[in-house]
Amino acid sequence: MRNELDSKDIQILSLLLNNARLSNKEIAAKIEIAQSSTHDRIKKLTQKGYLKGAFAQIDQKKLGLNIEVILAIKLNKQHRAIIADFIEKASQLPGVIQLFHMAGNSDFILHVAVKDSDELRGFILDRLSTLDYIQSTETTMVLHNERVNNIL
Amino acid sequence: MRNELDSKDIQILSLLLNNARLSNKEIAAKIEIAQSSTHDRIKKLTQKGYLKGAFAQIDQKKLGLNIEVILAIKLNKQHRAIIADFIEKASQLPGVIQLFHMAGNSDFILHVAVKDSDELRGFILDRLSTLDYIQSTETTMVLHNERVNNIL
DNA sequence: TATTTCAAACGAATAATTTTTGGTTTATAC
DNA sequence: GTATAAACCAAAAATTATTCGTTTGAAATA
Repeated sequence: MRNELDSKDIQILSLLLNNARLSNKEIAAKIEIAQSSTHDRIKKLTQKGYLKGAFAQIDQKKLGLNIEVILAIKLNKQHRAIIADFIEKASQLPGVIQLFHMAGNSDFILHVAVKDSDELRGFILDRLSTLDYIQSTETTMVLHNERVNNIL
Repeated sequence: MRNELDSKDIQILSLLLNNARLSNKEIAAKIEIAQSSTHDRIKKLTQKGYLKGAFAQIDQKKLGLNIEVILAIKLNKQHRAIIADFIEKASQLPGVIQLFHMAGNSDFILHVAVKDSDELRGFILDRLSTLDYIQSTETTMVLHNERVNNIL
C-alpha cells in the first residue's frame, strides 16, 4: 500500500480544505483522474485519518451574533485535572467557537461570539469567572476574522 | 417570503456547522421534515447567505505540521491602506490558518501551523518582519486546539 | 530481459442521492 | 371568507456515489 501522500492526494486535501462540499465528480474533474479513483483516494484519506471532518461556515452577524471576541484566560493552577476540567466546561459554554490551550502567558484562548454586550458580560462574569480556578481573563474585540487555510 | 429563521433552520445550520458533509437525506431524517423541504430550506439558507461555505478539517500532524502557534502582531501604523495590505499579504503566507484583525493591544492575531522551528523562524523573520510596518510580534505555542462551534 | 507482483487507475453497472415538478395544505393579510 | 404566498409531500427525472471486475504501470525478482 502507498504510504506517503502524492501530489494528487495533496490536491484533494487542498480542495476539500477550502470547499468541503465539493462532489467526488468535481474533484475528479479538477485533478484529472477517474471518479472511481478519486473516490478510492478520498476513502483512504478518510480511513487513514487525514480527513477528519468538515465544518460549515455560517454568517454570524446574520444570526445576531454581533460581537466576536478573543478571551485570554489565566488559571491559578495548571494541574492536569484542572486543565481537563476547563476544556470540558469551556467546550460547553454557549458562544465558544474555538478553544486553544496555550503554552505561554495565557493558559487558554477562547474565540467567542455573542449577541451583545450583556451576553458578553454574562459569559465572562456568570460562566467563566465562576470557575474557581480562573485567575484572570482579558477580552479583546475581533474586528474581522478570516479563515485562510493556507497550509497545503 | 419568510424572513426570520425558525427552529428547523437553526437545526439545519447547527447540524451543518458540525458536519458539513451531511446529506440532505440525513438532515431531513434528523429534523423530521421532508427531504424536499430540507432541500428548499438549505437552498434558501445558502441563497440568503446564512451558509457561506464549508471547510474540511485535516490532520495537521499527519501532514508534518508539528508546530502550531498564535502570533500577536503590532503594526506601527493603523492606516486603512496598511491594514488592507497586511491582510492581503498575511493571507498568502504559507502556514496561516486563520487571521484576526483585533481592536486592542495587538493589531492582528495569526493562527499558524509549520513543520518545525526552522520554518517558524523563517515565517517570522523572512516573511513577517520584512514587512516594514510591523512593530513587533509575539509568538505563543498552541498545545491543543479544539473547534467547538457552540454558537447555535 | 522477462516475469511476477501489487497498488492504483479505469470503466461500466448499480445504488443512492439530489433536484425538480406539481398538486395539496397551511398560514397570513386583507 | 377569500386571496395569496409559502410550506409541504410524494413521485419522477437527473445527477452523483459506490461497487467491482479488468487493465495499466511501476518496482522487484529471477
